[in-house]
Amino acid sequence: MVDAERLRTIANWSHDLEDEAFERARNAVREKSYRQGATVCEKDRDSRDWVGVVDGLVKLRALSEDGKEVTFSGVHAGGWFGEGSVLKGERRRYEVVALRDTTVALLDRGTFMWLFENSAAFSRFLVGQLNERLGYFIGLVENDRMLEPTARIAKALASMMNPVLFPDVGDHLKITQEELGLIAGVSRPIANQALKALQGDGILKLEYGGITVIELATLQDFGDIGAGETGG
DNA sequence: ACATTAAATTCGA
DNA sequence: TCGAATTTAATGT
Repeated sequence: MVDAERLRTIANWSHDLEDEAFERARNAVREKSYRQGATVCEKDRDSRDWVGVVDGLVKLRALSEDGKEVTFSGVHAGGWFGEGSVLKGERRRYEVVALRDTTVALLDRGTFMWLFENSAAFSRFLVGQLNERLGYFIGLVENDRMLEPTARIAKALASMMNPVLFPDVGDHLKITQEELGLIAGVSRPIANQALKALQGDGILKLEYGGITVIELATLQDFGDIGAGETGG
């Protein structure tokens, strides 16, 4: 359990909760820290928790049956994930790995379902979250076909700048080129080249240990154009 | 893989 | 507590 101020800090969705819902959430949430490289959630196990990243960075990766692995998302501070598995009560279909030392918040399935069924505010939040998630996965299908590193980097970056999934994200992201490479599935030197190209187009600005996005819309379009041209 | 540069840390005053 | 020196981490090629 955490105190009220802490819950507001780590869980953006708690802001409009009714009093009872807020109290239940406050009592149920616990925090846990992981070292860089540690597995936060194993595939096929414990999807009884909904997970929020308080601090740090994790990547979600799916392992298909033929052993091929696909990283499909990077989640940084402010992002919550796993609502799909929790709602359906099924096993997690992906594993979660910390890319740097990370603290997560966990909300157990029982409390999650109670909030879903009894709190209008929470349900509203969830609908928005699931809608964004759906849009993201539709984009992911296109992303699969575009192998150009620049487009992959653009897509990975754009997904991490989503203001619905990451409420407090501004135009700046604290992430190294190596971490971004791990999420996009390219080597660090390739990530570096792709980022330089995007910077050259004036879409973003590179900094030491971080990136400032100048044209988010253009960044998102980058993926769409790449997918459209390769199709057919 | 290597050279360069930025940041974090240590150390001495 | 300040700043220079050293070490570590990130970037660029």
